[in-house]
Amino acid sequence: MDNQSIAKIFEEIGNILEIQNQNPFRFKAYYRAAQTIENLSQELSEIYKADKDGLTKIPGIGRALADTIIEIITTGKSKGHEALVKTLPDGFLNMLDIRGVGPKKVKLFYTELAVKNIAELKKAAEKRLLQTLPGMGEKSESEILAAINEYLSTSHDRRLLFDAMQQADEFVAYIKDGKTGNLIEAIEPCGSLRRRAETVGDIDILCASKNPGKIMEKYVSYPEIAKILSQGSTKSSVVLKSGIQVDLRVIDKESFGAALQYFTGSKEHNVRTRDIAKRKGLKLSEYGVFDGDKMIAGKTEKEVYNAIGLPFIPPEMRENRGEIELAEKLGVKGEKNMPKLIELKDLRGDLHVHSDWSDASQDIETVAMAYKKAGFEYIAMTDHSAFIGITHGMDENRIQQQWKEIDKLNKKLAPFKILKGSEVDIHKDGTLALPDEILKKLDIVIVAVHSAFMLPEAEQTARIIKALKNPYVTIFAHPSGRLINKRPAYKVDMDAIIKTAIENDVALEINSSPSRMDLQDIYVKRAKELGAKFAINSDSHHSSHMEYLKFGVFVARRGWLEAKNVINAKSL
DNA sequence: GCCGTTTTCGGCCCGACTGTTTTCAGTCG
Ligand SMILES: Nc1nc2c(ncn2[C@H]2C[C@H](O)[C@@H](COP(=O)(O)OP(=O)(O)OP(=O)(O)O)O2)c(=O)[nH]1
Ligand SMILES: [Mg+2]
Ligand SMILES: [Mg+2]
Ligand SMILES: [Zn+2]
Repeated sequence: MDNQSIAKIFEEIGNILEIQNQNPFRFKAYYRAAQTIENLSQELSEIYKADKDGLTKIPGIGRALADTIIEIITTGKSKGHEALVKTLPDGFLNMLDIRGVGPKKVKLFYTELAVKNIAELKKAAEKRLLQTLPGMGEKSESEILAAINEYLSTSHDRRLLFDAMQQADEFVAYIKDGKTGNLIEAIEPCGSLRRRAETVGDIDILCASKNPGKIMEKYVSYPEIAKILSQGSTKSSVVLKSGIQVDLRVIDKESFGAALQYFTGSKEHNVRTRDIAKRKGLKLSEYGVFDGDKMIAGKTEKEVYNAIGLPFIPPEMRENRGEIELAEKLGVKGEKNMPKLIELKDLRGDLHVHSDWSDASQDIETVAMAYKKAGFEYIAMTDHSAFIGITHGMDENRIQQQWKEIDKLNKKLAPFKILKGSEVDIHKDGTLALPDEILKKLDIVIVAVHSAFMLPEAEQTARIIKALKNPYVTIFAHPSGRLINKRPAYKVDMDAIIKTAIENDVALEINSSPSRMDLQDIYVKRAKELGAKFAINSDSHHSSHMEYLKFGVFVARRGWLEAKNVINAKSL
């Protein structure tokens, strides 16, 4: 049983305990564990196998939850979970996904109207039965019906960071435009978008202004709006025609730092920081840090962190994945010892670039000139090796022809350098699509999986490990193979692959393509801890794709990488 | 259910908006 399935079980237990109106701290413990497990970089089964007491060392997992995990690992299920699930009809918990419907309401609908799932809830709303219930009325009933219809007609996928950032930019441009522009003292997208998570659930925008009323007015007349969910004096929420929700918070300039800290999250990070403040006899909210009635910080984020005894923590690290412990250990004075996260300007080259020699549209010179002009020092030309499914894959002859072309261009473009490379397929049996005689003459040998995604975990892992052991391999590209919202990662023992890469001096790629962002942040962080090195590559099939590199840098920062961990942050 | 540089017991983040309410519960951020 993998981590995601175990996390789901804990989430369900939490939901059911909450519906049963149990102790809030008890069901929150299940939610917290689910969240932690979802973001773990090692499989629970492996952690347990390596150390029988390993599970309880995970924060938020104590004796009881560890025993449940062990039961699931060894028997494939949890009796306690199954007993709880049996108390409710199939599909019951899905009702919680309807906006405005929570644990109290599903319980009410079930006990009073025997409503068992979303379809029955819809029927009950259409028959005007909901408004007869205590605490319900016409308005809340029609809101629920509208939310159900929206739920049934739209996708529930989280958005790619790339798409969300574009929509956020468009919205910010709109709100800054015209007369309201002068009323805006600061504006910043927050939430998961500011933390640069690979997908985001909604767009959260923070705005500083002395005139929130005017801002809100302009906000709710944004032409892209499909529905206004709520509109207050400091906070409003809407759904855009594109289906994404936008939350806008308007706050006084004096509180902007505290509000940034709040609205950037993550929620788990906020709970921790607020708890720290509380232990120090202070209170932290989006309005500031307070000592009794006295506001002692709030204008900037740094001020807020320092006021509660912590160094500034970069947004990408705020996931409660160890940054709080590190920050507490270092203290305000230790700020210089926080990781100096890599930045886009640290990148000197791009080690994964395609041309019209294989499946891209531009010739080598055009691509190289574009990189040179953008200030890069080098690229590696890594067209695909010949392989089924790849258009114009390169055989040994064409590779050698390409070298002549590269030599010619290197004379012309010096000191800019084009490295000779290839993106070599890993065959199903772990052998490579090009012979060693060619590989050893290449500057950069990227290997990657482009076929047989469905192999069983052990076989897939062995296949990749065999490839990484080839002495000429330099980079393992897009290590998980997932395409966000399109194709799941193939099944592998990622820890074993990371260790093999380290032993064989192979860099792990952080592929910057917005729908890949692969290796994922959690594994980047784990691999860094184990001592891996990385390459942040665009995998560009057009020179304009060099823009993608910033998404690779986002992933790297979320994995706490510094420039020294990244091979293409070095000059040749 | 978890956890410990105030604690092994008694805490567990803090606030906005809505609808239905005559003072606030529920949901959400
Ligand atoms: N203190 C506190 N802050 C919260 C809570 N829920 C949300 N926030 C803050 C932190 C979040 O990053 C921010 C925006 O909320 P969202 O629900 O949009 O979450 P976020 O953007 O992190 O993730 P998302 O991709 O939207 O699912 O609001 C909470 O329960 N307590
Ligand atoms: Mg959000
Ligand atoms: Mg939000
Ligand atoms: Zn490629």
